[in-house]
Amino acid sequence: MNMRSSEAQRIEERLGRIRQILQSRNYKLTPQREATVRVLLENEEDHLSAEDVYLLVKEKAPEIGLATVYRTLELLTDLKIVHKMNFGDGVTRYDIRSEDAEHHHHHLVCLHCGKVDEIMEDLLGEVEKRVEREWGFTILDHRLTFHGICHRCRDKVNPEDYK
Amino acid sequence: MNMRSSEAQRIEERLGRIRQILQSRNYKLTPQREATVRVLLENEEDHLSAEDVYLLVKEKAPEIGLATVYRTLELLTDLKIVHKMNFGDGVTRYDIRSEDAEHHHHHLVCLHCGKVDEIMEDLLGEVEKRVEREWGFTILDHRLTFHGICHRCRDKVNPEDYK
DNA sequence: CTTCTTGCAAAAAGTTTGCATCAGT
DNA sequence: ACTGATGCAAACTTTTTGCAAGAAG
Repeated sequence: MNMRSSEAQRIEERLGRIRQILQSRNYKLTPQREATVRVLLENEEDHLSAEDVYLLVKEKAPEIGLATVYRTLELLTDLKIVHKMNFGDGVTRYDIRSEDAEHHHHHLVCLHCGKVDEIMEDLLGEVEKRVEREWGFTILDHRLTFHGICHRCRDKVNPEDYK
Repeated sequence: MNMRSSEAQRIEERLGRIRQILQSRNYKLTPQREATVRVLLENEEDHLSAEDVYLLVKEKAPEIGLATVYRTLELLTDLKIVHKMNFGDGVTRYDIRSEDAEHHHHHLVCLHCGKVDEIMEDLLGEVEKRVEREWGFTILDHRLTFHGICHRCRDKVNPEDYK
């Protein structure tokens, strides 16, 4: 994998900060946990299932068990380091959170190729204000996913077939 | 349950139209399927899991099997009569679709009491236009869920505890 | 030592499938 | 009789848990 050094460096920095979060809560960044976090950082763009993470971690640390991956992902979720999400296939997917707490993101799920793209911009500012005001609901988080046909598949398929 | 006759009548009407959809595709509205659809119509406001549906159907038709409920829900999903959705707990939930195809709805999941409220208004018109234009994505469906504290629980809890 | 963490295997939870049987043409 | 639909049980998938053993202060 061709990774620019600035990219590798960025990963080390984030790993360091994550180590600190764990330590400040009296958790250790064990080799298994470190390998898991590295996989998540190296695949920030993707939305990996627990099984995906397990297989990738196994390449670096073959002795790890699936249960440990689950336990680690749960721990990281509790610490708000990763996001747990569902796209409607029966699998839970995990995503390392951006460090910028306000940096919401949304998903574009292509029904043809299955790829999931992200929108890193927050599109919901106005909508949230309305919901808080008109429904009396205090918003702590949101999930916005569009299902449709991505720009890559646009010319290949007829959207009607996916309705 | 105190149900106004207009409500009961509305259910019969919708059931009739659903029967027609099934028949036009050569499926039968068997007693089991009818009981399942009735449960969904009578609980339109809720978001029932397969198990929930099963237990409710059992009250009317005790001989039904869980597998039949799953098969019926899958059939209804294929026919776009129900919506299949996930809120992040490990359970798939089902929701009968409004007959008005344009009638989108969104969800408000309360992290304190667990209740899921619906917003029947479409809040995403403008947002969708932007996504189609700026990301070249053809939108066929969307899922918008807010997680937070509902108006009923607002005074009972501190939202910070759920961050 | 004491506490946290791990791997393994077993269990649990949710869903799907195979198959013999049943119901409605 | 033929076809589709059902009930039951078994299989399968994903996730969680119990527990004895291991690592780290």
